[in-house]
Amino acid sequence: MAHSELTTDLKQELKRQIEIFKRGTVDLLPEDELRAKLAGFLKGERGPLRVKQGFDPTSPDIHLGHTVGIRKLKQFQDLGHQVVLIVGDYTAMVGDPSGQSATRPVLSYDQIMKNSETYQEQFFKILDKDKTEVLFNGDWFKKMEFLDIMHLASKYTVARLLERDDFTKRMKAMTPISVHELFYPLMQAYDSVAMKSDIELGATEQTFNLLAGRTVQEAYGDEPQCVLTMPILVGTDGVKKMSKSLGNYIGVDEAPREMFGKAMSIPDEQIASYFELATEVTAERVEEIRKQLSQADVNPMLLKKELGEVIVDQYHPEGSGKAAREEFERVFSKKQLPDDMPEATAEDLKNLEIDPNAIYLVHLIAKNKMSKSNSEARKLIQAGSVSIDGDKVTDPNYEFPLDKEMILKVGKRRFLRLKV
RNA sequence: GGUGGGGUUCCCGAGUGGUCAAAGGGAACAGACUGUAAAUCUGUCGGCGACGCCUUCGAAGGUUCAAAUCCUUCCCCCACCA
Repeated sequence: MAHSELTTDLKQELKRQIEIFKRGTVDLLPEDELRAKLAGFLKGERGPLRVKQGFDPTSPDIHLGHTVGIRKLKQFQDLGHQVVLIVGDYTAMVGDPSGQSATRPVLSYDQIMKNSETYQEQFFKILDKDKTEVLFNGDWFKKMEFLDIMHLASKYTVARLLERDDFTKRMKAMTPISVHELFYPLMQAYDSVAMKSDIELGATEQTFNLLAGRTVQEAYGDEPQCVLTMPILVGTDGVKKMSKSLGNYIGVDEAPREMFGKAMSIPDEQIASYFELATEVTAERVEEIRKQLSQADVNPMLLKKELGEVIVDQYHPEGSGKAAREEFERVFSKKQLPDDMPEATAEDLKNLEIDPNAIYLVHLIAKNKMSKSNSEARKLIQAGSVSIDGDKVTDPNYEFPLDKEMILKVGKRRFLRLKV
């Protein structure tokens, strides 16, 4: 291959792109290889970079944790590179052991396919659909024969598989590791072979799997991919990685009100990190926010409200963020009523086997799903968290007729408008 | 295959015949406070129209006035040995 020199213009472009690639990431390895690939593209000696990221559709929704990588992919896309999403329909059935302290439950294929549909819809809230290649890794794994699998397995050693942290920890903790889990990194690595990856993105905990891709690509005679790792977004609990199963996530498909509320529930220390990883605000603005947060006279709440607004606006029509904020302030700060709430008419109550002339409050709450059980409803009443038209009710045996429109409030967030 | 250890309520984890709906921690929910669904403190935390009753401690049987605790069989996990 002839190695023509880059012109000054191209050198600048190379530098610019590498800078964008690296912004907000943890590691780019090996950087010189990526430079070489990118230089090849800029000189027209090869096509755009094939940028890979895989997602296992293990739950129906993607959340802000996923978007950290997707946002980075978008940047690649905007620079003219080819983004390739790998939907891990097969890998989902194995379950990624990364960061797991136990074997994941195995999902049914049907469930996985359903999930992958909603995944795709949600991806394209950020990525440009027309410029994105979507591949299912079942397409190649389905065709493999046992010997092919053995061939793949021979490219990697047990020692290397076991040396990864997750397995080491599980061995020490004496929690089981199934043989199929050892295959996970090999499968992910083989994806890179199958779709000819130039660079693969993943969270830092993915480093092992990403690097396995390099080894396996080389074993198959291909140029190894580069690896770009992203920081892990902490969940709304402020401690653990954001994940659906931990319930500490903000889903991209959630209603503005929920999104905003969840954003407000993150610990103050996570504000800057959320701005950096989960929003499009500039690096300069993130720096500014960091500074403001370190000042004693700045109320973190205001920045958090800004965060909530920005996040909501990213996934909903213009102005939704502002509306969600106003709603939040009305309901929580001023303790007023939300602008809309679920309703129940006398007819609805009858359908729930509640007599509108003698409503037993405990049943009203439980049957309208405002509590998990009658017992819980009873306890909430006794705890003083239930009110009707603003008047606290503490008698667990309270009964009343539906003679006018009234508003039931349970806790801070659950409302029900009762209509005659 | 052998030997030893283990499976407890959403999670982690105490409990070895009655005083156990089961310590403690976490999560969750609520209350107070607050400029926040942050933080902090407090309470609740199987179900039931409820000072009582019903269902839970891997599964199924059994012993006993009484079992998470004892016995039998089975299922699953871990370690070491092979």
